[in-house]
Amino acid sequence: MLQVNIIREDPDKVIERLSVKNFDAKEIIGQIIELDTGRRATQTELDQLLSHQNTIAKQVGELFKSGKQAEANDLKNKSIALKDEVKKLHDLLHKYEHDLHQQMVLLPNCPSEKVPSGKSAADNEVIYSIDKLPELSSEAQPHWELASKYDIIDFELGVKISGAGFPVYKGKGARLQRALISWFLDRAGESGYTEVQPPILINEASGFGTGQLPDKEGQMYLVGLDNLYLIPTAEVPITNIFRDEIIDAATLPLKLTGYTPCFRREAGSYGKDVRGLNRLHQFDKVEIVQISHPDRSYDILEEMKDYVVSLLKDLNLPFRVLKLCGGDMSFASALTYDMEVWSAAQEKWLEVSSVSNFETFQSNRLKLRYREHNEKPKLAHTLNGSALALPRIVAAILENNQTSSGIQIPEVLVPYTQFEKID
RNA sequence: GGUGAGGUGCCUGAGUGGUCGAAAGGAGCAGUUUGCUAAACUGUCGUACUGGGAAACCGGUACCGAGGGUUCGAAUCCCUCCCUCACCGCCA
Repeated sequence: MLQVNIIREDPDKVIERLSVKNFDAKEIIGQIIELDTGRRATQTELDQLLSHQNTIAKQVGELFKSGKQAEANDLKNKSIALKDEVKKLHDLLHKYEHDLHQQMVLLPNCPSEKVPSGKSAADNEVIYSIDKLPELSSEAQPHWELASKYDIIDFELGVKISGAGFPVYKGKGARLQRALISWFLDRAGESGYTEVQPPILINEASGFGTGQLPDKEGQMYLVGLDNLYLIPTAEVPITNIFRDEIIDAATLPLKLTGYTPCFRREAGSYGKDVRGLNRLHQFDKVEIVQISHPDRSYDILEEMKDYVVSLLKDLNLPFRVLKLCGGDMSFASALTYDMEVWSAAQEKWLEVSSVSNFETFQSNRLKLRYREHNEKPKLAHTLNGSALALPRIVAAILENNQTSSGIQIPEVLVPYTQFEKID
């Protein structure tokens, strides 16, 4: 959520920024300013009235104490006469606040100045890509065929147990999952991230804090009986650790990592894009999160991007890095890098990581602040990224590392898998 | 699921309907002092909205889980909801 005072100070700037996300904010900003003006006027008026009432109440008390009943009663009646007006203003103020909030929640985050303009994924800026795409032999197979050939992932079995999009990993497939998770966590730990294991069911307040609610409840599974949501990403529980906190600036940045399964309803998706591991309802992911001082957040974003890149390099996978254009960015992000690996058999890029700076968009919802010396608390910046999402990494490993004698496991993973080849 | 207790500031923890934004202690910050580590003493120390001011700052209002109500006046009384804890039952 944007801060109202920023809109108040320079509405045209906000409109201009949001246009980069192809969001026409002109009308809604107009309404917001109107509501904000009304809210403040009402508050001032109400405060004066309450102040008056408070004064009377004090006087009444003193008059009673000194036994001046008649005068006390006169004053009492005066206060009673103000009650209706107070109630009216009180209700009006609430209405302003409520309406203002309704509008504020609809506004996406302003993209940073560095964001290229553009309408769709086609306009994203490729800031790095491998020199040449690997070429596979003509017998090369897509990962879903390899998965069944070596009996390491069973999609049909998952359908039986749960439904489409819930694969069962078996044998060396399961072992590879566990190896990747362990290796990702170990690497994050070496880079200064503290490992956490958060809940994977979250309440409404947490969903609101990171921006999933109220807008995107359709993308999350709801455990209705208890009104809890299954997390779509570890970003939600991990960032919410700091909801309603005031953090000592000296301890920033805070760096956390965690592995969780992630659940996405992905309603309406179908076709070859969801074939195999491309898109699942349940998948594993290791997430990295940082809480940063505003002055440092863009340096940190670069650092996080470079960290993810280093993982992909170590895995020896063909990848590229995109800076997302305004039209392809998420609601809450101010700047996002996407990392994509090349799916050799499908001949397309698969997103395996998205690293974003949310600036104060989430922290304003979370009331996540930091304090410098003895100054007033200010909103911190939040950042997160996948490091990494497993299924598409597995798909890329299977496809790119296939040989006539089996799937070659990347060297860095061998200590974790305890085998070098899937055959 | 049953029963009971409780939700107060960064933390612990007092609080009789008016003088409580809230005792006390701790932490934090600033200072004084002892030759260092440390201790002692003094002071300071909530958040949000809002009016004024260039600013330091000054004023108003709200907030003692959330929302209503009673009252001239509510942390304190009443109602509803949410949450936490303890014990029992069940269970990994």
